[in-house]
Amino acid sequence: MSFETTTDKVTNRFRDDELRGVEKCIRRIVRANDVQSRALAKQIGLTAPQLITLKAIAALGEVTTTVLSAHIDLSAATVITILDNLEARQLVERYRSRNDRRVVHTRLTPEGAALLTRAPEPMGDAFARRFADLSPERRSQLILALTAIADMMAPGEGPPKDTLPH
Amino acid sequence: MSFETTTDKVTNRFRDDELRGVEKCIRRIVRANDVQSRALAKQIGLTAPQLITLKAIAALGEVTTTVLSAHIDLSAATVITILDNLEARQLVERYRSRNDRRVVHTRLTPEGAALLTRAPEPMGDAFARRFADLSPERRSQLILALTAIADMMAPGEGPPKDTLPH
DNA sequence: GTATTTTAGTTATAGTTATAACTATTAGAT
DNA sequence: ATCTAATAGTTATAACTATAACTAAAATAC
Repeated sequence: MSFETTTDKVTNRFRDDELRGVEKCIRRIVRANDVQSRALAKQIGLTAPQLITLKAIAALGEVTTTVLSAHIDLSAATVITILDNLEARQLVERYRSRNDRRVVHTRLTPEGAALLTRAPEPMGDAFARRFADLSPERRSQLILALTAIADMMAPGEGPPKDTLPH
Repeated sequence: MSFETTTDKVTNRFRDDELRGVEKCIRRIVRANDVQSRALAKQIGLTAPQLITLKAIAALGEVTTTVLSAHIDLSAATVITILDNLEARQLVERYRSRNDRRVVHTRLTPEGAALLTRAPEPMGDAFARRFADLSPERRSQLILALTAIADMMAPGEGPPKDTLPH
């Protein structure tokens, strides 16, 4: 039934092992992410996604839910859950646009801005330190590799697109 | 108050941008992972962690919960939730060890084994194809990079340890 | 040999997340 | 002008996950 040569089989097995290796790394990364987020929540009362959202709002200014969602790579529904939470703690404010009453803008409150000044890194200060200690070449190498993996896992949502209006 | 030179500031800003880039990749990866897992659940009725667990049991034979937990990088509590689910569907069986009645072994049922023969890749067949299409050099480059990131994010649980009994 | 500590597993709990279904509003077509 | 389609946001739902507290069993100390 199979017309594979021995070499094919060996090659396939290698590739399979490699795929298992990738899977394992991804699961370690996902879990580390989760654990770090919980540690962050204990430390400052915000989980990683919450902190990332707050930082994104600080960076983007008065921002709509959809734009925010695209920027931080969370579904709109998730962003709303997070914003509900942040608003309840008065770290952000929301209001409907007067031009288009479907859209909702979010902005930082003074409390939110103040919290950001004393917030640690979302991925953890330890990770940030380790990463900063790498050589510039190594850092960009890792970022390129991560980006390539992310692009392969979530195609289409990847880079800024090379087929934009020209 | 600050004794940073202009060059320091520029360097720090670069590093900060890089860190944001890493964060963004990680979030894209985590989300793609989640989305893929849900797609898998629709396709074969098992989420990615469930399928990975099943595959690990197939690979390891009769395996204890703790060993399984370490192998697939999920907390023991999570593994138990998954095993409860798989056992309820009769894909695996569990039984207590006779030697040590604390430990519980898990093994595949024929149904579980049968399901595995027609199961797709946990990370998605599309990803597996894209990855397999890369050059061998590129593949190992990416794996090395992912491993490095995982090690930085979850230190101590990393590689097999170079300080084992010699 | 009994008491303490360690180990394996389990349960309870609380939080994050995405999908799907829904509402409200605006833009577009005829 | 009205009817349809698209867009922004929201809500309901269901699943996964880790931590913490707990039980049971075995190993170790004295």
